[in-house]
Amino acid sequence: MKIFNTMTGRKEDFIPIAKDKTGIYACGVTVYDYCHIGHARSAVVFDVIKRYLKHKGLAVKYVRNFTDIDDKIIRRAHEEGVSWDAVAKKYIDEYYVDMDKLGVGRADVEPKATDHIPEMIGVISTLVEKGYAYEVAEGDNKSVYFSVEKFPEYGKLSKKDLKDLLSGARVDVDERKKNPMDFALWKASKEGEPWWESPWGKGRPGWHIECTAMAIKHLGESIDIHGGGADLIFPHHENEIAQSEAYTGKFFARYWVHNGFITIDKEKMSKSLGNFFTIREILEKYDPEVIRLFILSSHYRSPIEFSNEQLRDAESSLDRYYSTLDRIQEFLSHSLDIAQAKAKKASAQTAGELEAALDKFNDRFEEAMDDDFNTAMALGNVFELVREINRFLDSKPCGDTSKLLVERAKDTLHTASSILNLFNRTPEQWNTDLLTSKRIPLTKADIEQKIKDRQSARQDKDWALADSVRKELEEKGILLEDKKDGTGWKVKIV
RNA sequence: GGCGACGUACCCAAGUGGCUAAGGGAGAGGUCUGCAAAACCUCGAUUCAGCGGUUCGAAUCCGCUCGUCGCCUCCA
Repeated sequence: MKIFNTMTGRKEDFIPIAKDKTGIYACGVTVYDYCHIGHARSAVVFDVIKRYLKHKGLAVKYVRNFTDIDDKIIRRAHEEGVSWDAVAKKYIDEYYVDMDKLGVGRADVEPKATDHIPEMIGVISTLVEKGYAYEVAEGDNKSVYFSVEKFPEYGKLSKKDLKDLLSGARVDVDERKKNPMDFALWKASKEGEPWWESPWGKGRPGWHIECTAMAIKHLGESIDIHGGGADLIFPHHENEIAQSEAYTGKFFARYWVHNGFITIDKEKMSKSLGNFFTIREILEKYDPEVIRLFILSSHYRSPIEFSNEQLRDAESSLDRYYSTLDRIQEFLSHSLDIAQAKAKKASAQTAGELEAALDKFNDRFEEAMDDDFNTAMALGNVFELVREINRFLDSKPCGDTSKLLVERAKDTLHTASSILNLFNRTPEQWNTDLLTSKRIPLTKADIEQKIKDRQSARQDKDWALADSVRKELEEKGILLEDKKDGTGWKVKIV
């Protein structure tokens, strides 16, 4: 299995530190607002990575943190007139609401920064003792900064040179720092801010130190995979490396994995540009699975352009998948009727082709996923198999051998689905859920009643009446499908 | 200014040295159907931003040009 490592800029063979098990640390979110689709991408990508590694037989310990103390949280609390921890709690709860819908599983450990203050203080104290960090008095309290010049490898992840950073620096020169690139490990408390007791008086942790303390506590001093959005490469991950490796004297993470951005009109979606969509805004119009498929339809490192067209494409793909699943179920649930069995045998050719496709599928799926988690390719394979299955079902198959073959196809799809955590509903659920997400003013019972009405019209050969029912439903977004033993319905994808 | 990424059909998107350049959506034609829908079949890039070079062979490697974007400040 190969993973692209930001540190080396290359795909590398994945070899975990310990045999048969692996640890992943992914930087989560700062909880001061609702999550946008960019947060969703990161969460979904690492969710799939975790699931795939488990599928490969590794015991995975996945750690994803919440940053629950930070300037933005404090500011938000002031704006809303509530306590900072109430803000954090609220948005952690909202995070779960969104992510649960998107099929993002819980991490094995979900540490919060404020639960690890003693650990952070421990790391910072050691860094001061070792001479990597220095204290600066601010009133009665002190701040602590990391001295980047003491860590010669500073810049190795983001490929930056300290000299270049300084010449191009847009940061305000801070008199208290020895070097403008030095960053805060511990911030002296200001009036009205939350604080904790420390060897430096009252204060609170800097942003980067929490990940060092929590990753080391929960995964050890050297970990296999550390990841997050590409915007964390600098300075966040660079700083984590500096402080962690200075602290332990060992390498911090073997593979650095970063997901690409979501763009709007080719521009990075970001809070400051205001060009972002929250997950729940999108969920007003689309089923959550649409978002998940949209994300996984591109390689995780590529930028994805966000648009309604893209979401509609993903929706159509899902509908295609569930339609096939429906055909599979229908085929399997019908007992074989003798007349049909006598009629003609399933084309041996299509059966052979489906069998061949199934034989190849698992290997091809894993090959794609083994190649730096290429979910776009893996999904391409899924839809190729879907077409093969449809072809086979079109050939009017019958007999136990056919059933076994279709059973096998169903199982094969199911295995792939569970790794991606997609396509897990029944076609019925998919369609009833679409009634809600598409805001169709009909219930399942309404539709079934209409189908009955139309059925009696059809029995009377009153085609005009039957067609008017079809038309009426279609105008509301419901398509009817006549099959040999009844009429089914589905939500029209426009 | 420094560093980096990307440019594949109408749209999205795989493919990074060699079998017919995956897959999805849209489109055209056909099969099926009371009419439909779904599904399937056929068609659709002699070509991978442009120009040079390396090679028996390149979308894939190298160079240049053009274009787009990102990081260098909080950011998934």
